[in-house]
Amino acid sequence: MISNQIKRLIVIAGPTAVGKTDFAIKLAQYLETEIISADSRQFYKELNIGTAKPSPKELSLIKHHFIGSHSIHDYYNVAQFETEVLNLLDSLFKKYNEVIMVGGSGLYIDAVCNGIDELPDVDEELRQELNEIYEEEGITAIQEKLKFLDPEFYETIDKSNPKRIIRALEVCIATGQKYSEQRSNKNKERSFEIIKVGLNKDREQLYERINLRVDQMVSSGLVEEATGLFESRHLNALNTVGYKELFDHFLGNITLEKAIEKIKTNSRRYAKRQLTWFRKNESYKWFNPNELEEVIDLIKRT
RNA sequence: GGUACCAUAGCUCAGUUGGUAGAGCAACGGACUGAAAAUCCGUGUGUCCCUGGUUCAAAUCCAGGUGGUACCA
Repeated sequence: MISNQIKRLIVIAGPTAVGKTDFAIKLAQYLETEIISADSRQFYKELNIGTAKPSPKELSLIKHHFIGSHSIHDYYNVAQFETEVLNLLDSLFKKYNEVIMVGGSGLYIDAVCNGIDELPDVDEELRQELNEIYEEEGITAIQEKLKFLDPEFYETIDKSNPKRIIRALEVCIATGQKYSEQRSNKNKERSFEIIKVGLNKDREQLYERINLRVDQMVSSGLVEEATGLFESRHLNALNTVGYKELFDHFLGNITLEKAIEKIKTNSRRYAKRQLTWFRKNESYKWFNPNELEEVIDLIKRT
């Protein structure tokens, strides 16, 4: 009976600190289902306070996936996430008609919803080589390389963004083909339907919540957590708001007070970037986090 | 109560011999397919405290008021 029904993925997205975790748990309780986290920092088992992971109590209420599922020492990327989530959904949809995916990492959500092109993973050595060229010879050096290897892509790319340029170069060099020719610009077919819910609040209220939450993180021991991770600060997983500012303080560059202030500022900016990402996607229906009933209505009607 | 100094963007402040204003931070808008809490691009948002005066023209000079700070009583 259950297996004949249409399967649906309910995506809950929105800026940091808007109240996604709590909302998703309530919705999961109503739908009697499980939650997949789409948060590129909550994957890491070593990061807890600074990533605002659901609490042990919250985790005991509803089964969560991709919370603390990986280590900061392991390489991880969006494509792996897409594969792992699709596999997981296969099994979850055998038990449930609806599954919830909640998170703030737009790229990761899109990879699950629309798919991502099959391109080679990063070759660490090649990336390092290109980074060295960038650091030693400047952005012009890598711009010129890309202009030569993939002029079409070079024309459309953000030319002052070194990470974009280096990624495109990696693909061109690793495959011997142009990056632009390997991108399909097509969404992959999914065997399930997707309902996208965006959560947002008044900007002023959101910022108050962000500021308050940072203070709470500090009282819960964020500084101590960061101290324990100081030796790992070079890892990509720790290029993260809440940690990098404290590392800067440990290095003696800024006061603790200043570091905390910067965590707040950087969190606000992160929230803004998240909103930019989600807003341009017209398939999101927007709600205030206190509108659980309205979202349930939407799910029933759709 | 008296004297001095100050009042310009959300904040801290610049502003020349009078020609309706600009820096840092904050903020705002955007881009983004294997680093994405990353990375990158763009944008001054103003009753120059108020009222009156001088002047072709006032943030700027003058008078008064209001608010603040310091010192003296």
